[in-house]
Amino acid sequence: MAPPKISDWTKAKNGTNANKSPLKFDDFGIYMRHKQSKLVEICKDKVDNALPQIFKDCICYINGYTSPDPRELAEIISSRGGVSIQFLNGKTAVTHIIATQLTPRKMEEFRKCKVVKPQWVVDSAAAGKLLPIFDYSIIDLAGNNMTLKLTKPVQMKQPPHKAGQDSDNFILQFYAKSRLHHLSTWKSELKHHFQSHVTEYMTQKASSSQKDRQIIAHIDFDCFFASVSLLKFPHLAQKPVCVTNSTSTTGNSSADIASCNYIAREYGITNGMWLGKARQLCPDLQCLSYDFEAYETASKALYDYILNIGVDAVLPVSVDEVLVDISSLCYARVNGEVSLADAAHQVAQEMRQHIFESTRCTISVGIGPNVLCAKVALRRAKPDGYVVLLDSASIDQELGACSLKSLPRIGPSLSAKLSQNLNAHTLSDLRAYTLEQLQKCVGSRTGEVLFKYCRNEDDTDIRIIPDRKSVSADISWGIRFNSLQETENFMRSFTKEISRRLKEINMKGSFLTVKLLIRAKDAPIESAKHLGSGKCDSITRSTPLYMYTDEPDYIFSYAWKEVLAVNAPPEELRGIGLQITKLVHQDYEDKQQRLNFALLEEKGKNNKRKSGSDDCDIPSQIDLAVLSQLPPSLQEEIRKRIRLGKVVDAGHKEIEDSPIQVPSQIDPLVVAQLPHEIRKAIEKDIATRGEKCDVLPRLSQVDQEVFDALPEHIRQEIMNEYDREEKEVENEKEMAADTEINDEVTLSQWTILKEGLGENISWEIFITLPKSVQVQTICEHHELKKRHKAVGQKPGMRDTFAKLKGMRMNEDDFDNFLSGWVEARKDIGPDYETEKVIGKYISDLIDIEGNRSTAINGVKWLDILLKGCGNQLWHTTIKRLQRTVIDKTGCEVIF
DNA sequence: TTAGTGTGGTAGC
DNA sequence: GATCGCTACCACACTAA
Repeated sequence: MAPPKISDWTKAKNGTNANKSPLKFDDFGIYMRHKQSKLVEICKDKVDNALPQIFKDCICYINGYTSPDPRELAEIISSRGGVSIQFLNGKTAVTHIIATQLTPRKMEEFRKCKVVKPQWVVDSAAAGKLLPIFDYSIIDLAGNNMTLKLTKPVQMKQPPHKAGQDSDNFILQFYAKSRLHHLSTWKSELKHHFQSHVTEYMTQKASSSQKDRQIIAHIDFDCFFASVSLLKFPHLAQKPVCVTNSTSTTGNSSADIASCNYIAREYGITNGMWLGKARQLCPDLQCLSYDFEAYETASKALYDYILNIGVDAVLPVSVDEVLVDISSLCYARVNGEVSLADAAHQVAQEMRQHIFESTRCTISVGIGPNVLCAKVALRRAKPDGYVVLLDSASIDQELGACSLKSLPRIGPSLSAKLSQNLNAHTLSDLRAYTLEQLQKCVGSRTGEVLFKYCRNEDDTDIRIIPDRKSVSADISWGIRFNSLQETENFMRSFTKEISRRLKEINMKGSFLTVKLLIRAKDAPIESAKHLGSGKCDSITRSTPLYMYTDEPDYIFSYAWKEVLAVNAPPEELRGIGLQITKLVHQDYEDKQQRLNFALLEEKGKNNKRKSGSDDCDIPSQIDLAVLSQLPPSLQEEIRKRIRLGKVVDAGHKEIEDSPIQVPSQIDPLVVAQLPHEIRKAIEKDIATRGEKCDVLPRLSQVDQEVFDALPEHIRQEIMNEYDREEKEVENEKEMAADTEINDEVTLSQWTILKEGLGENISWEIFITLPKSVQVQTICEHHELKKRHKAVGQKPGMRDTFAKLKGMRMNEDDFDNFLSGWVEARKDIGPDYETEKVIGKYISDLIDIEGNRSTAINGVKWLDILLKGCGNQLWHTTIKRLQRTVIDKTGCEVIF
């Protein structure tokens, strides 16, 4: 970018000038623009052509107190062709900022500008040319500032105050400034980065890493954020300093302190403390902004170094903290004169020295035979030191004296429990207890860990970095919604965010957990922290997604359903979290693409699957692209069937342990609608697994009612597919399939059967019944179905109708009822009697049961069912029902 | 027992 | 002006069958 030219600037300003209008009393912005353009005019008047025009390309902003004073400086600048301004409006492109000193805040603000001392102006004028600014700069130019072009940093668009207003922007801004978000994502990224590295490394070094002679170093920057942020303000190094988001200079701020230097800590200030409280403890506290880029640079320096010295394993703990196996490094130095401890000392010193040289920040190092000891040693080493704990006597002593709170995995809750129940405060206190006693107090796993801690043992293996198991996003700041619509908007943006994160790491997930923070009954409406969550009740709900996905809309549909199901008033929401689990890599998913419901056709009914045998795994997903092209009703049908079929996660280890595989089948309609080539590919795929499988189902397996509901062109396509195949299958005992069981009951048949019987029989049980009983059951079902058809109702409709009147339905029942109603009367139109009952039911759901979601979803479902229906009566009915919901909920924009 | 689900705790600055 | 209270993972309690 070329530096701004004064001519451009004056042009722009003149443009503004041309629009000069009478000022309103309070229009400060316009006032400033007038004032500035006026200044330019004055500057032009002051040009002295007898003087060299050395400042002709300069726009200088004179900040605060200067010597010579601003007026005099302005005089020097303007007489030599430059422009000096005394106000910044955020849009002006200044080339130089003239200042004697800057507050930390301004320093940060002007980080990317040329900030020079007034003497530069004076000296340049005297020299008759612009002097290099190096000797006059008041910002450390050793960094990369010089490479950056100048202009005042563009003012960020102010983020919306709250999440409900402009969700996309809010989420973006929120995460850009959240330190905890950065910490977490850095950690994940580093882990991911080192995962591959470690694997590679470990195969090379397999022999050198015997656990019994392991030496672990725990390395950590001292007050990382504060140290790094301070690099740009060396004059503050001896003052109490903290890093915070807050821009307030006084008052009782509720901004968190991310990090503070050791001088500030002497006042009792700690990380996470609110700025207001910290100021009470130390009124002289200096605040610095976050500098995430600089943190990354320092972090990279640390990790680069670690990788280059030949360590045996690396486990990132955080952006500034790492566990390394330095066994080989140490043992290589041991000889007649150098003991193992000596070697460890040398390594620690070298590390500290090198990192300080490359980052100008200090690190501390703790060294021990395992992670526990290294951590304890590190705690002793801080700040700016190192401790080696390798002989058992000193380990015993150090560990014994350790407060429980300072040990890994023991936080406030656990230490309180140990203190209250066992009166234990240090590890030596804990040594008095048996394994059973500890387990009884804190649970079996934690009890075992503590028991080992007492004996200086720690199983943590830093060579193992497991695969990512979940991807989540949480926001519990700024969440203030005024309506369900705002909540929905936010959820849409939020699912986009989680989808983005999945895509970023090339993964898809098949299980969703939604977490809602709802203001606790006894919490005030407004939390003590500005826009914070305050005290909340947390509610989590989870649901399978029935396929591996990273699609925002698809995830949204399930997430939103869960949110509605919680039925919390939008105004009471204080936090929202989404988590996707059961992940697979996209690469894996690609191989398994397309077709997919768990089509694990079990050959022997009671055959347990051989543990660990993959050869009969058939992918359990369906391509979203295919699914999304189907009519909504069919999509829903498919999802319901998958739900019934209990999709088995083919990529997941659990499958190996699962004792019973739920038998299910490819949904015939879905298969039939797949493009020919894909179906062929699937057939081939299945064939290579040694299974006999007709991918195109027998026509008899196709649910005729669903088929009839399909649009004409899709039906035609399906029929073409059948034509293309051998036609004998088509005619093979169509009727027989209805009355007898040839092989096994398919899931499609089962779905209908179950619905017809209206009973709670599980597939697993049914399949174990003697064949004769199965046949009898199915025959009974068909009888039942015929009778119901005679009265023009779907099986189960009467019962459901009775339930509807008696308010005893769940959401699925209600949806099924609506489906049945539509199916029975799609062409002739709705009967008013039923509409009345439904209207009453909806009203009562909302009024009496407070269950908005079932009511809303029901009407939405009805709308979906009748998409494309030509009968106007139905649409009037939908409108009436929608109006009922709107009136009852008070939300105008639900539909 | 076992599996599934919801909740809570911990770590980093 | 405010303010950006995240994220991954583990362990445990509870429930249903």
